This record gives sequence, structure tokens and C-alpha cells, in this order.
Amino acid sequence: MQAPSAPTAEKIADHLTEAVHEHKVLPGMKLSEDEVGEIYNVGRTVVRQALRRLAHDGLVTIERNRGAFVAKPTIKEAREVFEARALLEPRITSAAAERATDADIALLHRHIDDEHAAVHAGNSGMALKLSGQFHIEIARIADQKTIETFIRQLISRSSLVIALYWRRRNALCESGAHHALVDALQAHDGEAAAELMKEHLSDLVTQLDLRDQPEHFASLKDALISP
Amino acid sequence: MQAPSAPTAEKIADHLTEAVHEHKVLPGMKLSEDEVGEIYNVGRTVVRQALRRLAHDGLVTIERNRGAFVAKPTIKEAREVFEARALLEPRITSAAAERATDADIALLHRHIDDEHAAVHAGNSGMALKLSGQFHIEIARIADQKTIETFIRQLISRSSLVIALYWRRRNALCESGAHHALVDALQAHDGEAAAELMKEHLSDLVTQLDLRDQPEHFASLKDALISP
DNA sequence: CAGACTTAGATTGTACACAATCCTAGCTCT
DNA sequence: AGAGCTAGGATTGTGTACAATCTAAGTCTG
Repeated sequence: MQAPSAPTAEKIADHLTEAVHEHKVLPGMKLSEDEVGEIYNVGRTVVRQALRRLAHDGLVTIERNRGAFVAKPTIKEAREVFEARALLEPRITSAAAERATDADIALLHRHIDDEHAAVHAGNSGMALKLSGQFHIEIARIADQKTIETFIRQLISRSSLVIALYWRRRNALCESGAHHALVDALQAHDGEAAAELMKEHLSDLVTQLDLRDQPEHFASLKDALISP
Repeated sequence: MQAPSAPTAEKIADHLTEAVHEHKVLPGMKLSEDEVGEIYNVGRTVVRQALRRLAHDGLVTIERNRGAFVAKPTIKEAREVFEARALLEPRITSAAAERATDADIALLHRHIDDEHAAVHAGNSGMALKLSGQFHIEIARIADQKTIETFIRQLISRSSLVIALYWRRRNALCESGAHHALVDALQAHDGEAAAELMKEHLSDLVTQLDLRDQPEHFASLKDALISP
């Protein structure tokens, strides 16, 4: 099912990123260079480039002489990711509302439909990916490449955070929020759109379990001595 | 003067980043792999890693089979960089004001002194670097690694933007703004600090010449035919 | 003499081989 | 039997060789 031709490093990185978005690969999973290279029919040199790019995006942690692993964001990092999103996304959404064309709106509607279809088909991975892409589309509409890049990274990491800290495995984010957002964008109501995005993100965070760790003590001694 | 030992790819990337901050290397300059490798006493493999990292930070553009060049941000990108900074930095400064310790304040004061000394010594490159680092320090104090990373990238690119679009070559940013900022941080006055940062960034932008290009026409024909 | 074509040099892209490091399993010793 | 140690295998880090591609100089022709 995999093309026998040799894709570029960028393509591989993008494909792996999608896989993370779909929760096909999960935090902590090892990404062996040989293994990945075999999958994509490419040498280690190219795999290496892809993995380092993912590491720079925060999706992968490279431990020297040990290899690349899908990142496992800590609670603190998880909070930071959503704080950053809360800073960037409402404002970018507001900008998107002012620039959105009819074609953009149509695309977003199709996105929501696909998302709905995926949920209906029980394909939660695909639904999650589409849900993330929805946010990226908004950044694209705002026509701010720099911030769009940041948001891409944040959404990738959000996928990891959701994989680790989502409260109820089966329950998915209701796409109602997305629908209301598109309406605000269509009405070119920047203020309303920004507010909706802010609430949407806030809702997402409350669905996460970011209480201070279940105390994975470093050592047994620490666990028993602590009050 | 360069150590004969072999530094790591990360070290090289950091060193080159500093060089950009100091305007030692300027936009458009070519970074040959062999040349860089010779300078740091390291093979092309390692240089390659460093260059790709810089490319990912937006400091370098890699053209296939042509090589790596220090990036030349367009006017649009320049605007985006400062819009992103305007979004992130005031809020992060506010957070920093609430967390700043005496040691942090002392460090910032030292920073300003160094900056002043550099200006006085006519070392404008060093002054510029320190001025950028000042902003990074604030992000560090806020203890938000994720956003700090973004701000690092933005400040790096700001150095390129300044190299390309600064109005008056010899005039430097007065460090008075930085001084007032430290005062607000010391007083733990988040709101004032945020406002000062916002104005400071706004001042910076007005010092740039971001008018729609001097029309670098692609071809002579286009230049003469246009109305 | 101008312009297009050809060819040589230089630079980057990729694969591969060897070195360094880490993990595991088996062994020894108490 | 269990803890510590050693040797083997496996995986990653880096330099180097070769292939692909671009640049530029030189040549030829109208």
C-alpha cells in the first residue's frame, strides 16, 4: 500500500505528523531509523532529516545514541500549549473573519461535514485530525504565515496532549463549536468569532485532566517518605 | 581563535544565530557547507543539521542543489513578524512581571548596562544582539518555554528585518524603553509592563521602512511597461 | 559582436561504511 | 538465588565517496 518510490524528507515528516494527529502513533512510541526507512523506501539519511524536523516541532524527542521517540508532553507543557493557543487563535480568528471569502467558508463547511462523517463512522482518529486541521485552515485564511506555523506546531502538540490527558476516551469534541465559528466567520464578525474561539479552547482544556500529576515518584523512597 | 575541537550541530546553529543577531552575517549571504565545516572543524554532515535547523527557524533558506543562504524576509513577512510579536510579547511581559525575582531584575539591569556600554563603544552589532536578548530574557522569566521558543524565532527574524529595512543606519533603539520596562517588572505591575512592551514594539515598527516595495521589478520590460 | 550552446568545475543530495554508544543476556562469584 | 560484571548484538553518530545538479566560462556560428 506504500508507494515504492522515494518520498522526500519533508513528505515523510508531514505523513508522520498526520499519523500523530490521527492518533495512529502514540506518545512514547519508538521511531527506529531503519524501520521508518524501510516503510518509506528511503535511506537513513533522509529519515534522519525528517525525525530532526519533527523534533524541532516538539513532536519527537531525540535521545542521543538511543533514538527518536514520539514526545510525551508533561502537564506543564500541556498547559503551556493551550495558553499559547489562547493567545494566538482568538486574534487570528478575528483576522480570518475579516478576510474570509465564500470559497473559504465553503471549504470550512466541507471540513465540518467530513468531521461529522468521520465521527458517525466511528473513525475517531480521522475526526481528531480533521478537527485539528479546521483550526489550521482558519490560520491560513487569516493569511499570516508566521503565526500559522506556530499554530501548526501547537495543534500537533495538542494531539499528543489529548492522547495523554483526555478524560473520557470515547467522547469527542462536539463539532457544534466549529459550526458556530463558521457562522461568525461568514458574517465577518471578528469580535464574535474571537470570543467563540476563546470559549472553544477553554472548553477543550476543561476536558483535559491536567491536575498535578498522579505523583509518579522518581523513587520508591521518595514515595514513602513524603508526608 | 576558533576552538580546534568539534562542537555539536546545536552549538553551531546557536553560534550562527548569534552572528545574525549581531549583524555579522547579513541577509542573502551564502553559507557554504564546506566553508562552515572548515570554520568549525566539523564534517558536512553536522553542518547540514545546523543549517536545516536554522532553515526551520526561518533564518536561512535552503534552495535545492544551490545551497543555504541567510534569509531575506519580504515586507509582508516583516510585518507578520512584528504582528506576531505584538500578540505574544505584551502578554508574556505581563506574566513576567508577576514572577520576576530580585535576581531576574538584577540580570536585566546588567543587560541594560552592557547594552549601554556596547552603544558607547560604538559596537552596534553587540548592542543589537543584547537588545534582542533582553526580550528573550523576559520570556524566560515568564517561565513559558513554548512561547519563549516562538519569541526566540521572532527575534532572530527581527534581526534580519532590521538589517534590511531599518531607516537610519546609525541610530539605534534608545534603551530608555527597556529601562522603563524593568521598572514596571520590578514593581510587579503586569498591566503597565504589558503596555510599555506594546508601545516599545510599536515604536520599533515605525522605525522600519515597510512601505510597499521600491518596486524591484522582475524584469526591465515590466518596469518600463508599467504605467 | 552578440547570443546560444557546450563543457568543465564546483556544490549539494544521498547512500554506505565504520566508529561510538547503549541495551540485553548470560555468566560468575559470593 | 541474587547481585554485579562482561561480552555480544543492535542502534545511532559521523565522515566520506559517488551521483545529480547547478553555475560559469569558453567556443562556435550567424
